[in-house]
Amino acid sequence: MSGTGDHEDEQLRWLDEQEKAAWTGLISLVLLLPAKLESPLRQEHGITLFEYLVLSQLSEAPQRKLRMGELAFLASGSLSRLSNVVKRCEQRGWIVRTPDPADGRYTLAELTDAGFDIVHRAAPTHLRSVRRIVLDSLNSTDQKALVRVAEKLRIVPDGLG
Amino acid sequence: MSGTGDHEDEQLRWLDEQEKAAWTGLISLVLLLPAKLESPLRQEHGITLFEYLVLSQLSEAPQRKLRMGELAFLASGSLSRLSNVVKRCEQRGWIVRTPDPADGRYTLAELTDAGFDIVHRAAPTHLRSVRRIVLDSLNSTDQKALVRVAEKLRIVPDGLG
DNA sequence: TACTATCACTTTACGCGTGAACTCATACCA
DNA sequence: TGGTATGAGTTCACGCGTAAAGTGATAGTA
Repeated sequence: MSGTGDHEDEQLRWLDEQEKAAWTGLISLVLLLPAKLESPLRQEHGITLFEYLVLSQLSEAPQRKLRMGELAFLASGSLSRLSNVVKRCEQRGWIVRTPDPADGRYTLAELTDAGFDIVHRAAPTHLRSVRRIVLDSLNSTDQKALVRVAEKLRIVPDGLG
Repeated sequence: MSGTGDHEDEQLRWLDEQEKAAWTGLISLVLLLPAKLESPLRQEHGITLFEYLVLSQLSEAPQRKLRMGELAFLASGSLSRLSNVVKRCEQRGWIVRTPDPADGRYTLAELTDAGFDIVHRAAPTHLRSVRRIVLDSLNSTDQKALVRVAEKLRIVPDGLG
C-alpha cells in the first residue's frame, strides 16, 4: 500500500513561509509566556503560576473540592506534577487531602480558608498580568482565534484524556 | 489625577466570557505544548526542545555562528539558560565557543560538524511533531491569526529586548 | 473466596531553569 | 592616564518537573 508512504512524505514536507511564521510565533509564545506570567505572582505572593492555577480552580469548584485527576486536567498539568504541588500546598496549610468516601481510589483535594485567602489576595495580581501581558494587546477577533486554535489542538495532560 | 485610578480599575475588571475562554485556551496551550513537542526529540535523539532550537538556529546562521545574545533571542530563552545549554552542548562536542575577535565582550557560539549532524538527524522527528501536533489541525486563517497574535504580544527573553 | 487486572494516585532520583552574584572587556569621562 | 559605568556572558545554589517504579483500593473472574 502506498498510503503510508505518502503520509510520511506529507509529514516531512518542509514548512512554507506562513507555516514557519506560525510555528515560530507559537514557539516563542509557549516558551516565554509562562515566565512572564509567573514573575509577579512569585514576587508579590511567593507562589508559582501553576500553584495559582491549582488554588484558583479549587476555589471555583463546588465545596472547593476536586478529585486530583480532574484538578490536574483543569490546571493543565500531569498528575505527578499536581501531586507534588498539592503536597507543598498542604504543608503550607492551603489544601487538605482526603480519600474520596465514595471510592477509595480517588483523592479529594480541598481548599482551606487559608488557601482561599491567598487566592483572593493573588487574584488581582494575576488579573493585572493577564490583561497587561496578553489581553490588552488583542482585539475580539484575535481572542476568538485563540479560542479556536486551542480547541483545535485540544492538548491534554500526560496520562489523562 | 484620576487617570491612574481609572487605569487600575480597568486592569482589575473581571474577565468576560470570551476573555476567559481566550485566556484558558492560551494557558493550557503554553503549559502543555512544550512537553508534547519535546518528548519525541528526547526519545529518539536524547535532546531537549530548547537544545534543538539552539542547534537549529545555529545551523541556519551565516557560517553556523552567532553571538550568545542573538542566539538567546532567536531560541526564545534567557542568556542564563542559553549559557548552561551551550556548555552542555560544548561538552558533547556539538558547539564551540570563542570570544568575538571584533569585540571581546561578545561570545560566538559555532556549530561543529557533529552538531550539524545531530540537527540534521533530529529535524525530521521535529518536523513530524510540529505537523502532527500543531499544523495539521490548523487552516490558513488559524495560522495567520497565530502569527498576528505572536506579533502583537511580542514577548522577549529576560534581559534582552 | 482468592487471584489478577486496572486505576488513581504517590514517591524518588535526576536533570534542568532561575535569579543573584560574579567576571571580564570596552566605553566614557575627567 | 586612571576611574567609573555599562554591558555580555558565566556560575552557583536552590527549587521545581519528569519519568519510572511503587502503593493501595476496587473491579472482574473463576
